[in-house]
Amino acid sequence: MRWEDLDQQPCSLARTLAVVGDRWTLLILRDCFLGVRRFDAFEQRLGITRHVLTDRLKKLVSYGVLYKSPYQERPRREEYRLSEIGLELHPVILGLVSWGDKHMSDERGAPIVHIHKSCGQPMHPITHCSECGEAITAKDIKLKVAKKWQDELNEFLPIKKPLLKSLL
Amino acid sequence: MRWEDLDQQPCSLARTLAVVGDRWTLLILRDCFLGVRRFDAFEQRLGITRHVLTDRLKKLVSYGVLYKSPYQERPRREEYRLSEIGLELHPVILGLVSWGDKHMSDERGAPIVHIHKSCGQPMHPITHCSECGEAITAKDIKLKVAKKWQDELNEFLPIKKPLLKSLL
DNA sequence: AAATATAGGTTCCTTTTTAGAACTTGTCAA
DNA sequence: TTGACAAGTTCTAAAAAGGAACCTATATTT
Repeated sequence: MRWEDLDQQPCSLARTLAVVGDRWTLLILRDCFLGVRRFDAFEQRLGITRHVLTDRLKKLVSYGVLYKSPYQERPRREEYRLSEIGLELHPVILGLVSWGDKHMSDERGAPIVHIHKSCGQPMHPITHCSECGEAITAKDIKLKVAKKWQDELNEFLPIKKPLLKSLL
Repeated sequence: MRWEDLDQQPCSLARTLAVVGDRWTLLILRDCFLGVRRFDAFEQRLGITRHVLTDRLKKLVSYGVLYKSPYQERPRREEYRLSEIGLELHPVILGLVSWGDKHMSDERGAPIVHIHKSCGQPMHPITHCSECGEAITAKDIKLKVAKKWQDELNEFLPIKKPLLKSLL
């Protein structure tokens, strides 16, 4: 499978990875959520090569995750900002950070604390069901192939019966 | 910044990316959550080269995300299964899938539907605050640098005052 | 007994990506 | 006139990934 084919796969995860599926892209997005907006700021903070930074920013803009906003004319300068679509990646970033806080940090714990403005507490994210509001884990979910996708999925990514049952 | 340095960065996101920060690793984990366990099954479903698959499985085992479990002696064969730590990546996978369902799919919608076993409904994940239980978005969170990390963060990844305020 | 199949790799060589440094462009300030 | 700044582009070298063939231990088929 090639990079270019990823966003055509019959799988939403693969298609999302076509946009954010490399480490630089996710680190760029982390910085976006920290308020970083300018080419040279990304470059200095990340230690990324200009070549790759240009490429990733272009890709993020082309998928509508970031948009360019002029902050100066003559010479024209533009900064990169999170769109609404980009802001919706926040749960993903938060999930990755939270996992790292728990499983990858040393005795000092989380480097950055997330404060929930409305309750004022340091929080970590909990995933809930959109329908009943209950908190969920992997074991509370079963999967079903959507009818409209059945043929395509069976051809390219067949999924056996037991599905998530086999995790338990 | 090198791959090898990532898991030493003063940032939980960077450290998590040291484990899952490339597209193949996340696709392997997707298949794990679908119940795939064996080397050749991963290979066939993903179209990944054996070389890379070997490398990624080794890395996931070394970080404790997967563990090897013998399913046959003579010849000894082992399968790869999600550990408790690996299962805790479910919110991340679910977040990526949900974003793709919403922003990357065609008119047919989501290829795979997630059913919440206890309420029986097709669901998508909502991120809630662990402390007060309210649903949150990017704009409901502000960030604070943990005291113990202040010096290290200021040296390597200085964070300006406005933080998330600037997203709004 | 010999040939073939299977699972899970490893080796070798080629192509693609990334790193690292230097160069470019338009404008302003000293 | 020279230098600085932001946001790139271009060049070469190094690292990673792709692709195909080979390896090992055992079981099955001919």
